[in-house]
Amino acid sequence: MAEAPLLQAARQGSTVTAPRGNRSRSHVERAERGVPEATVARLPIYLRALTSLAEGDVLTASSEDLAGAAGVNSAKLRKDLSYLGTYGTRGVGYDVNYLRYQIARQIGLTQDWSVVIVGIGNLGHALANYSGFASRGFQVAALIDSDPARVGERVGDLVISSMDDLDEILSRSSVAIGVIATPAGAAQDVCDRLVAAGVGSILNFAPAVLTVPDHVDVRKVDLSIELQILAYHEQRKAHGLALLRGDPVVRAGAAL
Amino acid sequence: MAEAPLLQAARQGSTVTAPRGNRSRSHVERAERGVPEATVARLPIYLRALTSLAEGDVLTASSEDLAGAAGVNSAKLRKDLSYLGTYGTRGVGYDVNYLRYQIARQIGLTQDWSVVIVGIGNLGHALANYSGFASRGFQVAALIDSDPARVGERVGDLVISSMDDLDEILSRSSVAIGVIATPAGAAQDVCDRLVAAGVGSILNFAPAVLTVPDHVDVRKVDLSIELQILAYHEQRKAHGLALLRGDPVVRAGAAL
DNA sequence: CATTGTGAAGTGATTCACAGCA
DNA sequence: TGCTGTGAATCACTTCACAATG
Repeated sequence: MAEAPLLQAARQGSTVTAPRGNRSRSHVERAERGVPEATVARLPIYLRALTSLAEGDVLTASSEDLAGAAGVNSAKLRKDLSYLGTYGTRGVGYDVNYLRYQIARQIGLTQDWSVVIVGIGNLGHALANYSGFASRGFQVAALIDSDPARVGERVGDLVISSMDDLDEILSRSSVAIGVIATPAGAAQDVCDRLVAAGVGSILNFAPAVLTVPDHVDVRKVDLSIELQILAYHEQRKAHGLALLRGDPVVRAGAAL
Repeated sequence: MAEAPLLQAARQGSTVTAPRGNRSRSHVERAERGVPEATVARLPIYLRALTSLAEGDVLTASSEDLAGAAGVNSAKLRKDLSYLGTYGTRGVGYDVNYLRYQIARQIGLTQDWSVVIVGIGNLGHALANYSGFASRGFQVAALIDSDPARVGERVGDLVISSMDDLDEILSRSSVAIGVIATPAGAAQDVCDRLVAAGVGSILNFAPAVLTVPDHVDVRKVDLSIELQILAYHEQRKAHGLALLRGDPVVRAGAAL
């Protein structure tokens, strides 16, 4: 998708200010202990905003510009960036390509990550075909499904493997991230197998609570939860209106 | 599937303590202003935990039990529930079905919600076929795609409609929630149209920042961001190990 | 002199720890 | 007695506001 070259462009430093050598040590130290979790979760958004600015040939952006593109306020953006180091120039702003590279490096996108997807149903298929994977350095190393009828089926460039091959696959290429797209009932078992095979990070699409050892990270994506959160707020909006109108329907639920 | 009946089971109160009449007013009032957002986001998890307990014919659960099933600690669970009202019994715990109904009511799941999905690519297909939609009272009212070649195609019980039919569809059945599963470039435009047609809540799967009026809620689900967050932590784990081993690779990135 | 980087203040969420109650 | 409900303490995140500075 005509993505501006990430590493190359930034690696050779670009036109505007790069930080002076004597600062770089302290950057690393600051970054090494404790970027707040909330900040980490926003770095990919900043990265995307920077990428889209770079594609529009913007060379420099103020915190205000960047914050606008990322949908946050500028104070938050500056504070977030300050945890990574001092990459801006007072009175000027941030060099887009330079900052882009710095953030990509911090996130770990200057290396490739192998991903295994387990559970190739509707969602698994969609994930396997998702182009956003590859474009950010996430390679799908294998697709796995427990249904023997599905094993051997081609999806894109890959062939679906059996659950039994999991260990072999994971030992061949070192896979750090597992994606679980199975039904809820299978999720914990799949998770345990992934962890046993050395996977350290799991992205869980199954509507299930996963239990993992401390050293394993889990993030979940749960459509049904998101809809329910929206429903909650939507209901409140309706309540408010109903109250203003004196609409008796408001009490219907509470009557019980 | 085989989901325990949500409304019926709980509506007729169940064996254990229901709150006395004089309390119910204050519950409603407490709930009406200000359940913390973090709590709202966990209610669906508690609901799921309660549902699975109910399916196992568990009638009563302590905050400890429930918290375990939901993957949180018990103090947090109790505090969360306290924002909804006093639904427990000291020395005993919570009546599973009763609490389940109360949470479902608060979330707004005692009514049905119509959902429109826009963008029927890989992901849109998967969403359209997702059974978790219907099982929680979310009905897919329409599927919409801008590609004329796709309009008319059947997906499950539904036929894909054109973008032009959006207003008509939304005026026919009142749709409160729109799901955007288009490419990033189309997302803001689709979002604007949904908002103009009166949709008050949007679930955005496109990797784009959406701008909406204040009265509209947006939640986003972004696979690529989740992977990047995992990569960040994974990288740090590797760093830590490398540092312990004195492995020079750690500096490779920072050298620039 | 526009804009960053950041202490300090403010806000919100989590955890503690125990009084209150069935 | 056992477990809830909740103030008070703590921790995490956000926002303010301005001194530092290229």
